[in-house]
Amino acid sequence: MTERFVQSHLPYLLARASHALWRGFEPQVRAAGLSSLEWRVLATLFDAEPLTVGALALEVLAKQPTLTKLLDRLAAQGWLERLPDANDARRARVALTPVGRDKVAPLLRAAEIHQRDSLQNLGLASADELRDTLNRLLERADTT
Amino acid sequence: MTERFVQSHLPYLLARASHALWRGFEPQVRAAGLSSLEWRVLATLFDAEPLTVGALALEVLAKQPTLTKLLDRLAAQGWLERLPDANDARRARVALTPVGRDKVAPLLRAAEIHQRDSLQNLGLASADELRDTLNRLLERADTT
DNA sequence: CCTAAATATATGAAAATTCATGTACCGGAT
DNA sequence: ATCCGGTACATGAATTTTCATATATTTAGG
Repeated sequence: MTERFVQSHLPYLLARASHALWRGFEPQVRAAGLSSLEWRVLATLFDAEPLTVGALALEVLAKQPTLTKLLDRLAAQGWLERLPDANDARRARVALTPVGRDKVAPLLRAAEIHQRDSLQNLGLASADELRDTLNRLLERADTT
Repeated sequence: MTERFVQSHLPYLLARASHALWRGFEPQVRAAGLSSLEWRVLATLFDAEPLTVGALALEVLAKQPTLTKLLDRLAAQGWLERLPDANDARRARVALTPVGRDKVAPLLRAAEIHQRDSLQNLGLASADELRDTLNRLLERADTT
């Protein structure tokens, strides 16, 4: 039996796996009125130093102009703000507001619970190992 | 040291890993004048029976109306066509044209080469193992 | 059969994304 | 100090995606 492209091509396979897990959690994010990118942005900012727009775009896998406009919308909701950078007036430092933190905090807890539940379908050993493999892959890819 | 959300949350981690690998291959796809979704559609059709629009949407992780319009564009380029389904007049069977096959074939070869190259950065054992884990994860997720 | 609910795809208006480019600022060389 | 190439973010127009819904067809029940 010949293996199909979609089963052997890693970027695709990873995207499908991501999507499969996401499907189960998405309803809770949508219920909170957030898109998947908005969720990634807020979740990323939750436990990070205030990030520049460019750095944030890289983290959340978005193009810079896409992110700029999304930040406008999230700022209009009062969930985040752009702070001036001390050393460089071109940069903006994006940070959650207290309201924004309150908005994401319950979702982060829900995400953790959902993940625990999902992973019972695999066996925890392979889940930890999977995370390790992926983090290793990312380190390599970032420096290449 | 507390682990950041983006490093522990699997759907996100998988998306980032997918993106990291994709980044290296994307230029070749763009050079061929294709978007990432167009590439997934053509690559999926290459070694599949003619698929219905709905089934294809699931495979390529797109919403159905998104795919309908994308298929219109790809069909206008002469790369694929909608064939009538023998048993159900509501369905369309989407298949590559010979021109479409010629269009993707070199990209599929390039993808394989790119993947081989990328994986040298990890060690082949963990790559096979990674694929297996992901395929297992997908089987589970699809039936849950 | 005939109707009603369900399914598959298409469509139109609204929203988000993207590309190309603009503006503001930084840093080094003269 | 000034110019100049490069960097960071914003913006406008064009494209793509999305949501809600329409259309066409099938299926199940009475």
